[in-house]
Order: sequence, then structure tokens, then C-alpha cells
Amino acid sequence: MKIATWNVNSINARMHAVIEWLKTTNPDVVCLQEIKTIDETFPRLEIETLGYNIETHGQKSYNGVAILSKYPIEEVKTKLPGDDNDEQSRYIEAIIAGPKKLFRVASIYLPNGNPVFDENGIFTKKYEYKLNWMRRLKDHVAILLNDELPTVLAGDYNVIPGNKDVYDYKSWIGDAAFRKETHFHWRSLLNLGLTEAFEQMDNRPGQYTFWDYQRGAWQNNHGIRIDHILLSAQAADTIIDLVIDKNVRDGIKPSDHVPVIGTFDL
DNA sequence: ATGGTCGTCCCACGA
Repeated sequence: MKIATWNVNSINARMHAVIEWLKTTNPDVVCLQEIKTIDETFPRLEIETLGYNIETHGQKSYNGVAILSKYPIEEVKTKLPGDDNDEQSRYIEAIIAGPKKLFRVASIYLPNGNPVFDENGIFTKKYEYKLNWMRRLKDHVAILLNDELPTVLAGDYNVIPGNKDVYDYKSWIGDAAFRKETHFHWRSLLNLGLTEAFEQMDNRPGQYTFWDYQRGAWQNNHGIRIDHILLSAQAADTIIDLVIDKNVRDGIKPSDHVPVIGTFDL
């Protein structure tokens, strides 16, 4: 069972790359982020032709998440609890009826949070929104873990976990992805008992999932590791492999993120 | 030393 996450930075702009990648990689489940379209204009047909069921939680111009699955998708939820005024489409979870058992998957697009400070030196609404979103995610995941269903929480977390996950950590210390407050909430989430798939399976320094379009970041390997697969104990017990598919960053009209793919005995 | 990106949807804004 291959379960992947990929921030595509617009599904409609990325269709050529996405279709090529689906054909060559043949994942069973894909968590997409930044589809940047409403549900009605998601390019369903071409993806369904490749054998996928599709659930989307879209938004005009910004954000938007989706789950693709070769197996039936059940019990879809698109609201992260804790803020009734939150209009941003950043979360979708579902139960997948896999060949061996049921498991849960969530596609997560955690807020970027920059800029951190306003002109008066206090936290911006954007950074407060990020921190609050992380609190809400932790509270919700705590509830999800109660039913002991294998759970795979995959997405663009906009969090650089440690110094080894960025090309030059000193230049990132003030960034919303690397601040101490962000790291505090990240550890708090993991301390629920989640396993970071990359840390369990690989753990090498310099393994990145995002390279900015600007300043020749890809050519200079100025990357950061911000796309993650977090696992409940029941899912972590079944992981066999974890791959960052960095080759696609070299393709035609690439996303600035590359897929992260976990293989599971599920 | 400096400028250098992309997507959305037409204008800046978000990343």
C-alpha cells in the first residue's frame, strides 16, 4: 500500500506532471494540497480514468486539499474543529477500505504563517492563525487516536523539524516554519504518540521536499523538509519504506514541492 | 554586487 503526499501548487496548472507521476509511481492513496480550485473545477475525469476515487475540499484561488484512492473512500470530514469562522480549506480526512483492513488518512495543508511580526513587533494574524491551527490539529488528532484505527496524517506542514532539515538553518531561525513557538507545537503534536515516517525510516540530513522557485534554490539545493507523514502507532507498525521523490522537481512545469511516499503493509 | 519565480485571474497577494 503506497500512500503519498504532494503539494501540487494548483492541480490544474500541474495536470501534466500529476498524470505522468500517477502513471509511473502508481500510488494507492494520494493526499494533495494547494489544489487552488473549487470542487466543481477539479479535473476529476482524467484522474478517475487512472482508477482513482476522489474526494476534494476546494477553495477559489488559494489552498484546497484532496484525497485520491484506488480503494473506497468512506466517512469524509472536511472541517478541522475548533474555529467556526475558519473559511480556509486546509483539511480533509477519510476512512479508506483497504484490501486488508480499514485505515484513516488525512490530507493536511498547515498555514505558512509568514510574516511573523507586524510593524509594532507583535505577532501577525497569520502567525497566530498558524499556531492556533496547530493547537486545533493536536486536539483533533488526540480524539482520532482513541479508536486505534491505523492513521496516516500526510501533508504540507510548513514546519522544518530540525537543523538537519534545511540547507542553512541559521538563516531560517526567524521564519514561521522554524521558530521556537512552531517547534513547540510540532513537538506537542508528535508527543501524542505519533511517529514521523521519515525519522523512523531514513533520518539522513539534507533530505528536502521543497525548493523555492526563486534564486535558483533547486539548482543550488537550497531546500527545506516541510512535507511530512505522521503515523499513529498502528500505522507506524506497518511501514516498510519511505521515499522523497525529488526527481519530479526537475520535470516540466514542476511544483515547488515534491511527493513523499510511504509504503505500508496495510 | 545584484537580480533572479510562479499561480491566480487582471491586480496585487500569497508562498
